[in-house]
Amino acid sequence: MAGGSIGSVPLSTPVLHVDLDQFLAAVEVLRRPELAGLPVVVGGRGDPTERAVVSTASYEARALGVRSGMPLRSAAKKCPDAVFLPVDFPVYEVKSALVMATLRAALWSGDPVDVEVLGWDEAFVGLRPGAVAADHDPEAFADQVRAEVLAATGLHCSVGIGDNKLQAKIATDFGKPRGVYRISDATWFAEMGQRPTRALWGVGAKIQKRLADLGIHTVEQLATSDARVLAAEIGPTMGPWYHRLGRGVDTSVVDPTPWVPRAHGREETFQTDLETDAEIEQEVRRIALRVVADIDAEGRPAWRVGLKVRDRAFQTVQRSRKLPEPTRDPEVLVDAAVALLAKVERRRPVRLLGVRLEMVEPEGGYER
DNA sequence: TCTGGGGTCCTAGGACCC
DNA sequence: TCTGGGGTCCTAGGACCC
Repeated sequence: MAGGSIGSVPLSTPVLHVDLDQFLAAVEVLRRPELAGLPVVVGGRGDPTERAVVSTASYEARALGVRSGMPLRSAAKKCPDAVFLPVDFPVYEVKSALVMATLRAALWSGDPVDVEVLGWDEAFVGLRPGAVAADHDPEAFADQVRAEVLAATGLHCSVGIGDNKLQAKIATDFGKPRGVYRISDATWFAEMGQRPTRALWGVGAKIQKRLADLGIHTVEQLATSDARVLAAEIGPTMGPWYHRLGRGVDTSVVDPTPWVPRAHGREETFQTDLETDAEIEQEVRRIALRVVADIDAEGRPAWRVGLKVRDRAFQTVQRSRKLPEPTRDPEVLVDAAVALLAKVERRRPVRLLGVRLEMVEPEGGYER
């Protein structure tokens, strides 16, 4: 366990966080080398006049102000000459799998590693339990990983090194692009102490504001705050967790167990708002059928159905219902989704509909 | 120029039972 | 007549992340 110790012998085993640089845009440039050096924006169906947002912008596009999550229309306004491309899931999945396989095959000073996949384009890499940290130079291994990923996939990545996953995850951003950066227990406060709490992985805009209302603005202030106050104000679980974040403490281990999804859902923002009940019901049926296909691929029945409705004014409500018994029957599931519409009071035309199916636990339960 | 889509986890309140 | 707690299940919503 990172940060632990036996007697006076430190057991801190460094962890790596590997994050591909501008992943989606980089994959597109690999396919079309003539795009290299141009502002490339990947998002939606690649049509900047549609309702959709930026998934990834190349560094050239970022230099012109384009950011992930920005509406494509805004991106086009900032950067009318950018190349807009549709999100091509299957291609990224293949590339991602190749990256992860490369990481899993990497040997750290001759020893195998554990890899915990965090998403398409990032993963933690750590020594297996029992390895002796002193025998394993993390900086050299980080350079090796960057070279091996580049050789196998043509993609560049950045690597963060930490005494735990939290530190490694944050360090990666300091190393971007194409770099390696290390944060340790010893350097945590020098690196992070004066930064806003928002710089922590797990603190978003809302929690930053709530902490600020308590007079806590910086990471150091969070670390030296009264954990009991945080527990009382934010919650018995989350309060102490934020306190640990502030101190750079994270005792979780790199978990190589394959991810098992709890649920599948699909949602869709319509290019034109839906006005009639008949239209809305028809779309719920269509979306629900797709989600049924998703859980069929998973091979587990659903025990809970959820519906999400967002109106023209961006008012969003969610309704859900536990089923009498788990089922994979499309008719039952689709009807259940449609029935939830009755629990939504509709005031305005509908902008988005979403259906979500929560699956029963796999045999043996979730391992993490 | 209005604000995507895929997820996870935590909290809080009401219903219901003892 | 008024007044208890505790525990669990269910649902809605909030917050975060990529």
